Amino acid sequence: MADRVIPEPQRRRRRPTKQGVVLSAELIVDTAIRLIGQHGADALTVRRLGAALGADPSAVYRYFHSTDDLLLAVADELIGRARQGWQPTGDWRADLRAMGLRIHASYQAHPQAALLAAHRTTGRVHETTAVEAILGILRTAGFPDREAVRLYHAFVDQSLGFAALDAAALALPAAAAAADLQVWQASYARLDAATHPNIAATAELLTTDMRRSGYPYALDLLLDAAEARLRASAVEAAG
Amino acid sequence: MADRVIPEPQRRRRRPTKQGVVLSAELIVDTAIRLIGQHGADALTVRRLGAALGADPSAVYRYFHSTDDLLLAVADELIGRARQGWQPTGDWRADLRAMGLRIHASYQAHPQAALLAAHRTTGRVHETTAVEAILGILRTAGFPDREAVRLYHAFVDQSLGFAALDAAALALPAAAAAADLQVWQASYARLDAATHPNIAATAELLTTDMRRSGYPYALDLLLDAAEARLRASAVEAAG
DNA sequence: TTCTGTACGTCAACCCCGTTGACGTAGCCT
DNA sequence: AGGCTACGTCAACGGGGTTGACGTACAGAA
Repeated sequence: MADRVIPEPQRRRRRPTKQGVVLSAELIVDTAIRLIGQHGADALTVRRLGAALGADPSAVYRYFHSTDDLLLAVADELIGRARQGWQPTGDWRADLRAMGLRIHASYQAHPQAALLAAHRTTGRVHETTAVEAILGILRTAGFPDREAVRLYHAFVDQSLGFAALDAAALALPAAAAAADLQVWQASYARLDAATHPNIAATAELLTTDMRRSGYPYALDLLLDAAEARLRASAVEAAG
Repeated sequence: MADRVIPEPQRRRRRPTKQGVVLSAELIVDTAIRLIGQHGADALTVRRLGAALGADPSAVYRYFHSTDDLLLAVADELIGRARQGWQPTGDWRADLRAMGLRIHASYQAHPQAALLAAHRTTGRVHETTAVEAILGILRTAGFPDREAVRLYHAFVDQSLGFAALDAAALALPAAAAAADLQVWQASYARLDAATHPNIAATAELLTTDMRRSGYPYALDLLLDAAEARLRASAVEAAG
């Protein structure tokens, strides 16, 4: 079959559905995010999306090639929301840190969507803009291109990896989440000091620490290491 | 319906299938892992599993409550395989690095299962053993308890986060995976230098670097930062 | 203003999936 | 030898993504 999809900017005819809704790619993405947020990740099916939109399910295929295509659009939208209102300060470390925390926070706001979207490369507007910004921060800071690219890669994947992991915890059904917490308090806190001395010695610290996200600390470690490498390469260049 | 599943140790009757195969939970798990490994992530469906076993698909439900139940069994089996043969050297940094790479590698070998397993806290033998080992490495190295716990948390979540992220990429349907690669080569490589100068300047480095996992580099950064903090706290303690 | 081409919403159908109730046979225990 | 039942099989259900065909109502041309 020929391509059903017409690029958004070229659309001219806006024909309402039987139920009077005027569709658009934007409306479909927003509805998808809302659907996932309200009824969980499993709720995102083309048929349900159609029902939520007030349109025939197959109408979605006039705007997206497949559900995967739609997912990419959702992912890109989340990146875009993370960048809303962000301004660089010129301090590379502060800027990078702020951007990482923003990305993480944006995904935490939509855990179910994050689970599906965090690991995709979209190649769309919001993503490329973010990539350009991060690379700009690193190169302006003085990282050589090779190092800047490696750092960019580590920074982005670490942010998304933690985002997905933390999102998964948030997206768990209440019962399962309680069970997870229970594991730390019941199982780990009661391990025998003879067989598990290190866990026993740190049990209290562990149970409190595991309740929070490890991302901010991990991010600081990454920035620490990056700063050390930047200083080293500066010394080398000077000497 | 009453429970179809009878716990493995209580099984007595072993009735061969039409095709002469004698089923067992173990055989089903092994076949599932083989199926994933040989034919990709999509290959693991109950119907295909039945075909691969030489049995009716529904026979699987005599051994597992659901596909999720089966996948947990698969995940458990993988953890068991992954921990085989590891020995600490006494060099904390080398040990931590080796363990991280091992965890990552074992998940990459079975991406589909990794996706489901990476974010669950099981509290079972293999998991507690690993936690104990990592904490032991850090505390023996000289990290104070509070720092050791934070580092443990960051280390584990970084490993699992990258593992899940990289596994997700491998677990993608072939078409989606190809699309992801395409994005870097087609989309990013052709961005205008005027609007995206930093991407344009590093396009070649980017496309080659994004093909690999960012984990080893990110892990080294984390270890760098940890080592620096350890040295700082030693100096402080001495002075 | 009328005409015309076609964009796009709709419908129906296809094949895949996981899962389950019913059934009968073959294997174990007495 | 006989009976009980575990368990492999079958058929069916509901739901999924996707697509070919169709017609209508909209946009742009005259």
